[in-house]
Amino acid sequence: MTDVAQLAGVSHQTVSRVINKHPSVTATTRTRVLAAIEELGYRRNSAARTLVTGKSQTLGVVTLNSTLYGPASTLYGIEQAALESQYFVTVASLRSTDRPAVRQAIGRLVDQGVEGVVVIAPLDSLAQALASLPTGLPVVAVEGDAAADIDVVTVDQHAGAQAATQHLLDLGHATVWHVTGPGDWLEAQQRTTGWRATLERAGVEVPPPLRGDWSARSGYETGRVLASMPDVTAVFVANDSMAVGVLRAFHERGRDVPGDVSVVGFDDVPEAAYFSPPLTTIRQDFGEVGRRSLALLVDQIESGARAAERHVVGATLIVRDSTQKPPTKARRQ
Amino acid sequence: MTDVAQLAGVSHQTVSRVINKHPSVTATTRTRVLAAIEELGYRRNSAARTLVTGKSQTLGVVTLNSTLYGPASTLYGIEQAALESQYFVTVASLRSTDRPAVRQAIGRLVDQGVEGVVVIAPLDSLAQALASLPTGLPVVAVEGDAAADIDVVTVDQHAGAQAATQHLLDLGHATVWHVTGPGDWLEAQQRTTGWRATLERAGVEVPPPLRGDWSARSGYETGRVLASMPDVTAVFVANDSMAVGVLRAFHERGRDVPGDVSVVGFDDVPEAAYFSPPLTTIRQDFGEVGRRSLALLVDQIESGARAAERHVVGATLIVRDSTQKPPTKARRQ
DNA sequence: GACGGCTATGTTAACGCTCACTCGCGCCCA
DNA sequence: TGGGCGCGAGTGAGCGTTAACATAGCCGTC
Repeated sequence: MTDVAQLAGVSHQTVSRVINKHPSVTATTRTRVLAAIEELGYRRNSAARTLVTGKSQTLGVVTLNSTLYGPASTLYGIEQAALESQYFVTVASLRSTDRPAVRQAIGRLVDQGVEGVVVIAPLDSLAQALASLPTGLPVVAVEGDAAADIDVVTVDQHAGAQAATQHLLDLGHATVWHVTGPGDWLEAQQRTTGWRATLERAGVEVPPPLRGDWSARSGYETGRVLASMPDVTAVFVANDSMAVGVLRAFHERGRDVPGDVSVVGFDDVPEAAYFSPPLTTIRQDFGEVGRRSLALLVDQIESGARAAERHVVGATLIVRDSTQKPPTKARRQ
Repeated sequence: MTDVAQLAGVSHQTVSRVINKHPSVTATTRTRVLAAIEELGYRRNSAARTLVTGKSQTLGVVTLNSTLYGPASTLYGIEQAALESQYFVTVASLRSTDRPAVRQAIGRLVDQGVEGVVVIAPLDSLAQALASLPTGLPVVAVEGDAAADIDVVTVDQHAGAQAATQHLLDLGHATVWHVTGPGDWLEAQQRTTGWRATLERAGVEVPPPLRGDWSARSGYETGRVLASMPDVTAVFVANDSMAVGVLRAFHERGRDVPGDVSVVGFDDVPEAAYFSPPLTTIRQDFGEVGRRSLALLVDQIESGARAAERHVVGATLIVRDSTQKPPTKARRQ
């Protein structure tokens, strides 16, 4: 920077003013400085800038497993939005899901100087961990629990599960079975409660939910159990990956979907429309989740205060071929 | 830090020594300093540290679309490895795929102070862009072109494609059709050349490849074309997502897989074992790709020199139910 | 024509940390 | 017993930038 100043014949402060687009610089000096910058290939040192301003222009994202469709898509949405807002994004994956792990991950990010953190915290344990976070650090939780005084952006899992279940009931199914996600995932819990509430409101028997772990394998295993039960005509599976496994299990057992059994998934992964059969599912707008999270975080950073609001992004039922009326022999069984 | 020094009754330099685990500190003073740090909740300012050391402990990852299975998994692998190597990872997604976009993304990362960059650059255009990068910046390309003097970590696409094609030939298929990925993706190109080379070496007719874009939709569309051609008995699809679409198209047209047509995918996504039918595919170890990339990058940073080596990670054929001998009527047609 | 106020630029002092020295003390060996 | 050596600890400088203040020149106004 001193070199640039010398070459342009001005003081380093004038160079700084040019870089920061300060208005009080003559057009001629500005061009002179810019030319010098260009000639020397000068790039401002962000560490020094951060040191003196206290602003790192960096946000942190804590995520559990960025390989899953949901977190990956959310991360992508956040990153896209951050780019527009002139922020950098540094990611910190969690090794384990307990409280100290989250604190440590956030601690790492804070040490590195992030101005705020988005925590993709779909586990109830993580939601609790957020409650005990140092105040003053801007934080937004994605799919977290609203208990803490923290901004939360979440998809309307309950409504999604309800739409899925109601869709099956409306088709005439006596009841709807359910394959859940891992018990400590909030999304899994909410989808399950949405499913249960819908059944109860319809005055229909609530079958015991079968537990999966989001993987296609677990869907397959629970699907085999369901396939062996002849009175199962409708299944709401808590995500599309498990639904793949469920479809497979039914197919192997010769139970036709949707002829014998209807299946609804959750997520609407890009492949869902091409499963066999094309999967009726609930679409989540992860890009919107990412954008909203980032907008909230930037608001917090700029205003210095947490709003502690809950922002809900809608979930939409996408009807495809995996659902239809129950087989006649099964109706009003 | 001054406060900590005061509280512990030492100089700021001694505090610095404690933090950096310098050996020349008495156990008693160390504990005193640590107690003071604890009491004041002191955290070292990384910007100041970066300013004076010139090391930011941060690496950049440039990626095209972190939603796709491959890039997402690679990113995850890199992040996991970075955690162990005590580095932070900041990501920069590309908006477009042209040269200036890459330069800009890398420029952003450099401005922010990254010590090195991993570019997940599966496009030939990006590979070229890397060639014109400022030397001195440690760079590793994932799935890039080895033309530039840059370290490259890549999956053995050619061998994978060959294994897939040969597997189908070995089963007795007269030839193997191919659904490729986008023409500007190196992986797509390499899989296509691997496929073609295998057919040619076998002295078998090489059908025109059909172009997809990695999406299940495009697989479905090309699948419909293939399904209408009765002499197609074997298809090598360049990724699993498209394979889903292809399977769907065959199913709709009543062409049984694997009875009438065998299909091989590429990637081995976690769901592949549960498609209908379970998909024979080529497994890529993206975690290994991420780890290797990071190790190479760290080496460059520490040694200060590019090795310009090409590291190839293997690809493994996973045989499942989507492939079998061709229907008898089709053999030696 | 003097003075207030505005504009363009320069000067100085941090920001929080590490590095290169310096210093004092105890210990070993000649 | 003295000189040197090594170890624990302190002092001062400087990393590159911006903020705050200082300065000089210019314009307009009464």
